Amino acid sequence: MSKSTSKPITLKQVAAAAGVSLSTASRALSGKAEAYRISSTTEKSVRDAAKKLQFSPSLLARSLRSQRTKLWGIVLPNIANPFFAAIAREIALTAEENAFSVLITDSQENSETEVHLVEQLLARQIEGLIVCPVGIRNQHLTKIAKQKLPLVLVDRGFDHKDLVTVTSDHRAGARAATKLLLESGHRTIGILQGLPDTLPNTERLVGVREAFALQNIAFDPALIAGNHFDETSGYQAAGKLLSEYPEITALFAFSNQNALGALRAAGELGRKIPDDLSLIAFDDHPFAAYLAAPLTSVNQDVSQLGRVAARLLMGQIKTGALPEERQHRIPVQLMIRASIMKIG
Amino acid sequence: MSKSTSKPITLKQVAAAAGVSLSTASRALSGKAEAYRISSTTEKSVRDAAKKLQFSPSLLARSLRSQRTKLWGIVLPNIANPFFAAIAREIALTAEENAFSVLITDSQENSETEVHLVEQLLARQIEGLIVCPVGIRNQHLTKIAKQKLPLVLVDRGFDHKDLVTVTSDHRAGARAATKLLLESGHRTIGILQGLPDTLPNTERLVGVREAFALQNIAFDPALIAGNHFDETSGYQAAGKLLSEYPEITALFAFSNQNALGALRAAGELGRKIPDDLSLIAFDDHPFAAYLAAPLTSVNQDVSQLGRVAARLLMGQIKTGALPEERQHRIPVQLMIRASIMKIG
DNA sequence: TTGAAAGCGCTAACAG
DNA sequence: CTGTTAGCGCTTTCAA
Repeated sequence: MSKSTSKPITLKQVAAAAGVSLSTASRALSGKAEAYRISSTTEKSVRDAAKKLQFSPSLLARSLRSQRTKLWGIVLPNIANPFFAAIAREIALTAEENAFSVLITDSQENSETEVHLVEQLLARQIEGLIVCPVGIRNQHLTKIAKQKLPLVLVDRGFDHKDLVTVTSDHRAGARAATKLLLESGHRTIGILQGLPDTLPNTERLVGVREAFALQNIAFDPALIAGNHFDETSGYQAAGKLLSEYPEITALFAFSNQNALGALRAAGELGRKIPDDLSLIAFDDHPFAAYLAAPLTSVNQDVSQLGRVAARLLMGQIKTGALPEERQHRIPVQLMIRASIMKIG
Repeated sequence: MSKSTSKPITLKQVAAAAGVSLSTASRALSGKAEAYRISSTTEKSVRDAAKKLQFSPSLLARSLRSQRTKLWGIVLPNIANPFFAAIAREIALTAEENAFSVLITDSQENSETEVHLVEQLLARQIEGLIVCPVGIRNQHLTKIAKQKLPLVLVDRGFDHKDLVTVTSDHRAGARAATKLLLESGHRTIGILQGLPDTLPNTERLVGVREAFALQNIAFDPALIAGNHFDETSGYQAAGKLLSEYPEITALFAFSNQNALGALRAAGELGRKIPDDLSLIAFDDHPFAAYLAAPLTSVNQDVSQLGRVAARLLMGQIKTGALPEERQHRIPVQLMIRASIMKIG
């Protein structure tokens, strides 16, 4: 005698059980008893019936009727990347607090997929969208902003006056990191960059140049290598740079994955850190302190990134207007450990 | 002249534009033209109208009507934990391939929150649910299974004949790790356990005992400490064990977070790894190989965990029946590096 | 080959 | 204080 796929209880059944009309039942259960001056007897009987039948209203039907889905959409380049995962978490928690649910999708670092996912999410009538753009295309995003759908961009933004964006202060971070290297006496510094032409990468490059300029030291762009934020790119770029320019004394990796690759390449080339090579990386990591050479790094406040984004989205939904500030910069923090050696 | 929140185009408008009825429009666009023998002229005019108006059907309305939401729900104890994030990713990708969307939620390692989130998801008429249970309560899960809603448990399962579960082979992994320690001459081995009474923890403990029994060596349960899978627990447990039983020569951490804590505690107590203390951990990590003492570990195939779970869910949805096998065990892999020293 | 109409489950305007 | 009715946007009988 196994109970099979019993259809969920509907409001209609609750109303019938309580001996009232559909609308009364609806009102009693959605806290509008007061407003409609429903007798407390009636209200109670409806509530009791609902409890007895284990009624759970169909959010689907409610959404269709009210045109409010209480749904957010998120598009991330890679959910498994701890950086994006941390962002997703803060958003999910903020959503839960506000009785929203979150559709999380993975664009696999692919712009076309991103466009497709955004469409998919729109078809589900989401009330707000947060995307960490891959960074290649952006018309689909400006279009959404134009349609007044609350939208927040995180990490990789665009310079567009109607796009609300929250990113780390990449420029200041890179400037500080480079300054540290320069002050430690390094002059030939290899840059392991990430995905070119994305905002974080571009701004970090700017920061690097600024630091050089500030000290009146010439910067050689030939010392930039790499094309992604992943381990492979770091490995290849470090290998290339270290072979072609053995005079390099320090490496600045634009992500901890890049740093990992650099570590591997340096190991293979027999260069010990920090003795034979200094290393600094963007993105801190719990393990960074326990590495053979505890890694000095620029720490992004990832949780803050997510939290601010979620709040900006919630704000837009509540007020129906864009926030005053469009570009939000979250400060970064230099974590000085032992992977940099003073020279010269 | 800024375009304001223009309401989305409905099928009705498309039908009107194409000069056909609502039903014809619906049929033409949902690939049922053949079945209904709609003239290709009509079909084309509908498609053209839809394209011109940029029509995107409301999945909400479609879901309500068809009673199929194409929605999955996921509940994770902590989205930001790379382990769960990796699982989430595989599920999301599988979902995307099958035109499903995924509602991802975070229970914050809290059973009551988990119960609440599951209810919330059910109210959204999800077609399938994957949960990594906190592990304390389970009635809400057996109830769901009884209602025949496709459900898959990942990582922390329960021994229940109707619950489809996929976990790593914790027992074999712990057995192998312990065996390695024993064969390296260690006899006094401290166990840094995770959350007690969860399936992974319990099974790992069983594996440890089995390894001891196999070699006819007595195991002292007093050498077990810890109460969580996090860094703090590892730190405290390691500190306690190492102080109370200085004769300990090796530590087996039940998670990489626990291992991190152990690393910190060992450092503070002046015990170098591997010279003064051997260490092995459950859960591999990209950085593990680059630690001061490259960490030997038991590697779970997390992607596989997620992928198998997603497939099992998809299978249930398609067939409408539970899979033959209820308990799925994913093999683990021993990554031997340099954190264990041979002694005795 | 196409259209009219019912209805998924809910909310809200209108009517007592 | 409560009920009747319309309708959110779509799919799918039933009818022609």
